Amino acid sequence: MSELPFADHDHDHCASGVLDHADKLAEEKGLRLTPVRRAALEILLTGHRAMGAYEVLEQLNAKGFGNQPPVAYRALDFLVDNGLAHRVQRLNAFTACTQPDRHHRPVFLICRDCEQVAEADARDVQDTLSASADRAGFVIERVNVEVLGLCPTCKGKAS
Amino acid sequence: MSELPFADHDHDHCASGVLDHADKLAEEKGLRLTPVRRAALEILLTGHRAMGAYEVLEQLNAKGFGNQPPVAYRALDFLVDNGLAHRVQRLNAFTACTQPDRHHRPVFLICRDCEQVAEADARDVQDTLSASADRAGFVIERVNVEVLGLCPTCKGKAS
DNA sequence: TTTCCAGTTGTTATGTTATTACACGTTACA
DNA sequence: TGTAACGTGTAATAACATAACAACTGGAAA
Ligand SMILES: [Zn+2]
Ligand SMILES: [Zn+2]
Ligand SMILES: [Zn+2]
Ligand SMILES: [Zn+2]
Repeated sequence: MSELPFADHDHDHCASGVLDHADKLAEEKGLRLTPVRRAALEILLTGHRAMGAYEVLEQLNAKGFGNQPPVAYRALDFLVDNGLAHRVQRLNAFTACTQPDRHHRPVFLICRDCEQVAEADARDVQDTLSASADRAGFVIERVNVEVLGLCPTCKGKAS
Repeated sequence: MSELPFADHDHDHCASGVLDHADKLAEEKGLRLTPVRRAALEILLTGHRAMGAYEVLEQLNAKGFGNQPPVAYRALDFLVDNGLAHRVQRLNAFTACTQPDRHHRPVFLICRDCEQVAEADARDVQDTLSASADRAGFVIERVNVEVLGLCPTCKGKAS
C-alpha cells in the first residue's frame, strides 16, 4: 500500500484537481462527461465519503436534474466504468476515485465507526491474487478488496 | 491460494461432510444448530452455489418453516457468524463455507458466466493486506476479497 | 417446582437498493 | 437530412433488508 489513507489534506484542492482531471480525460478519450455525470462526480467529491445512490440522486435533483433512481445509477455507473468513481459493495455506496490519473488497484479501508472510506493502492496485494488465480485457471476481470475495521482516529478514541 | 477451485468433486460427500462438521461444531461449542438453521445450511449445500436470501427463504418455507424474510436472514446470519457460511457481497448472496473446519481467509472467485462461486484460501494475500493496513494504522476486523471473472470451464467455452 | 430470563421463531409492516421499460431529445456521422 | 447510437427523463416494479412486536422454548435461579 503506497499511500497513507485517512491523512489530513487540502480537500478543496484534491476535489478540484480530480474534476480537472476528469475534464481532461473526457477530452482525451472522447468520454461524454455530460452535466449530470459531472454533477454526480462533484457531489461525490464534495461529500468526500461513500454515498448511496439515493443520496446522490437527492442532490442531483436539487441541482435541477431528474429525481428517479435511474438518473443517479446511470451517472454513477458511467463514473465507475470510466475509473472516476468506485463502488463500495459493503456499503452499497459510491465514492469518487481519489487517484483517477493512474491505473490503480484500489483497496478500500472502511472505518466501522466514523464510516469514512479510504482508498489505498495495493498493487502488491492484487498481484499476489492474480498469480494465484492464474494458477487456478481463473481469468480475473475485476477485483474488489474491502477491509472493515477502525481507522487511526477512531482507534485512538476507542482506547 | 492453496486449493484449486472449480475442481470436480464428489458433491454429496462434501455436503454431508460439512453437515457432519456443523453438528460436531454445535456440540463442541454449544452452538444451537436448530432445525431452521440446519435446514438453511442444507439448502446452501444442496444448491452448491451462491443463493439469495429470498431463494433460501422459499426453500425453507417449502420445508415447513416461516415464509417471511427475517426467517431466512436470521438463519443465514447465524451461519455466517459461526463460520458455516459466507456472504458474497457482489451478488447479495450467501454460500456454504466449503472448509468450515479450518480458520481460513476466504477469497471468492465468481464466474460471471455460469455464476458459480469458488471459495479459495488466500492467506498470503490477506497477510500482505494486514501488513499494509498495520503500517497505515488501520485496525482490520474483517476482510472481503471478491474476484469477478471467468472460471476455467467458461473460459474454455468462450474461446 | 415454579419463576424468570435469554434466546429462538414467527408475523406484519416498512425501509432501502436497484432494474425494467418506454418516451423523447440530442449528437455524431454518413 | 436522414438515421442510428446515445443520453435523459418518467413510471412502475423488483430485489434486498430491517424494525418492531408477540408467542414459545428451554434452562437456570429461587
Ligand atoms: Zn480509485
Ligand atoms: Zn474512523
Ligand atoms: Zn469458508
Ligand atoms: Zn463459469
